[in-house]
Amino acid sequence: MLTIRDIAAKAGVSVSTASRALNNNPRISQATRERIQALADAEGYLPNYNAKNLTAGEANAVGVVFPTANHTLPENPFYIDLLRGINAQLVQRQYVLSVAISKTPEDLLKNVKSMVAQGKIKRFILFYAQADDPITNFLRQHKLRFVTIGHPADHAEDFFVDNDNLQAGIGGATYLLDQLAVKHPVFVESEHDWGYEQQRREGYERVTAEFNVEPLTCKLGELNRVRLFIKQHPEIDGIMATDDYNAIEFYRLLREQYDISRFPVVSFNHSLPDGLTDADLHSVDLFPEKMGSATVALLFSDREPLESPTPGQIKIPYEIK
Amino acid sequence: MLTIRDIAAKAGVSVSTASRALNNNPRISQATRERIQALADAEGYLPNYNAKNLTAGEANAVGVVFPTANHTLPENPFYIDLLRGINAQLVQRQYVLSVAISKTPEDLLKNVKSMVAQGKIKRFILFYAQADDPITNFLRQHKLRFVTIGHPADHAEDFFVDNDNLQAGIGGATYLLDQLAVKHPVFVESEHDWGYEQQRREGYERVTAEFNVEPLTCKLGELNRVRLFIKQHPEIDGIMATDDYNAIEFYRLLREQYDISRFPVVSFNHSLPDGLTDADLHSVDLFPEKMGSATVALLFSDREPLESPTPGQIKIPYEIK
DNA sequence: CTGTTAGCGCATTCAA
DNA sequence: TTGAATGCGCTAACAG
Repeated sequence: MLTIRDIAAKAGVSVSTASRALNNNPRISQATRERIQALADAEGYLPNYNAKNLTAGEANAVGVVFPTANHTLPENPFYIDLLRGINAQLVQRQYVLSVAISKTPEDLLKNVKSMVAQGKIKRFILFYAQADDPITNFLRQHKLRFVTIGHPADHAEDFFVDNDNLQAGIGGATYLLDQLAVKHPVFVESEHDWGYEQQRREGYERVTAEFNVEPLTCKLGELNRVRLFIKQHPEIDGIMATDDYNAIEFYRLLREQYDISRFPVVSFNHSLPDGLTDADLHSVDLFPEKMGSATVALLFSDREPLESPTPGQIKIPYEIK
Repeated sequence: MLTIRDIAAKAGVSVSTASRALNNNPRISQATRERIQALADAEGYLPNYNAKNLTAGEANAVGVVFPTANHTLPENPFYIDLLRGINAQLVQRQYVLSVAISKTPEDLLKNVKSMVAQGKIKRFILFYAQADDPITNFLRQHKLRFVTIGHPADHAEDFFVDNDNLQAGIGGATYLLDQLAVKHPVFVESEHDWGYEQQRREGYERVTAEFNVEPLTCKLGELNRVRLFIKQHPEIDGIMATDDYNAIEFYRLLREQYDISRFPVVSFNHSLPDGLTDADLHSVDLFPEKMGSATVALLFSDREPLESPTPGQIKIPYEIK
């Protein structure tokens, strides 16, 4: 294995000079810096992270924390895209993506603690934002840097990246009413009252007010209740759902009672293959990969100043497809 | 931070003795070993991975390689469960899970190379099995240990973990014909000819032969072709599909032409929430978490002998729910 | 601007 | 069985 000593020897300089050159330390002449970098490049020298981390007292790794099983389901496809966006940025910074994922909160906390204590990981990304969370409590307490995906429920000072769900709700509803010419759109949400659902609903309600149409919301759950709801609202001629699953489920129940075709639906976060429904499915794309990139930008904003207007948070725009 | 020197000092022994005690080195007395371990435990000592890795010349990390975007879609939910199973095992071994995920094969290879060269990672898990793959070529060439999820297309000597897709196909088909009393089951697969689909189909065909029913296969794809297929086969009274997506899509097309209810369907890998279809959906559970665990067992089988009958491969059983 | 020296935390050689 | 000394690869303090 090629070490920095080898490079120093071949360049005829001391090890510390080589180190300085390779790390762009200002205390070195432009000439030798370039000469040594070129040499290292030519020889294919690559630094040993473990050694670097040992001296730095900090690992070149970011811990990505997945939620425990209970609230994972609807988000799965999103996670993979997030990982892509995150890793693309980490690679550029010579960082590595380490995952913490466990079934119970206790195990998860252990996992994170070990990353901190043994692995010297000092930066984390959380794939959830939950009030009164042991992980975030731990990270805050140890003054470690972290960014959550989604708006933190408590602790307004936490850094986070989120979709601009209100705007996306407005955009989706406008598209439904304007482009798709729907007169009686129903807003369909899960039974979980997720924060993003509330924000998208708020957007929907603002638009219906503006268009002078009656807002109508259906929370999924017990099937017969939903069926009754549908029976009572035969006027419905379009759906805005908080995600593809909810869209498809509601549409299916609608089809039970009415024989419709090419029914306009706007949903978020296109996460399912086409072919699962014959609805006219449009989607508000929330750019999970961009979210991932933005997360990393925020995570390193102590080193690389950010041009975000609101320090500590980034909102990702949307696009309708 | 508490180091091994601190422990040695408090125990009144030298650093090397402390090191040996903590690593269960045989060259130490049972008594001092236990005494020092108890002390370290009480003091809350935790070793610094970077230092350990530096001396060991190898990182306590396993690289998990995701496929590039083109063949990711149908597997997403599966990946998360795999990660859970893998990480549970890694934590036990004091290992960390590092992810390589990129959009292009070139970037992915760079990612992996950096893990090897700079990160000193020597063990990998691949979330795919593909013939003529640059990543596996690289790993083989450098004699690094890796296990693939899924049967390797070439290189029969590679280690892998897979579902017992043939048996699962037999089990699913038997369930459909026997328990669900279906007389004319259709086998539905994607247009991709994945290896696991072929194996499940083989299972299906064996069972139909045994039950003396005509095997019937439909490959999804162009909608009107599938519609025609359905029209030509009004006898179909049950579906066996290679995954939930295919099951729901085919069932939807079937519903276009026939007004049926409580239609029996057997699928694999239950990956979608209920409520997306009104079919009577049964699922062959393939235990992705167990797969993850088994992968790690195989990855470390050089250190921890395995009781698997077939060295280098593990097949995960199934269960119908 | 560059070189010498020391040290990060740990495992391991060599002596005792 | 234990201890002292050395080195893993790299960075940084201190000299020059």
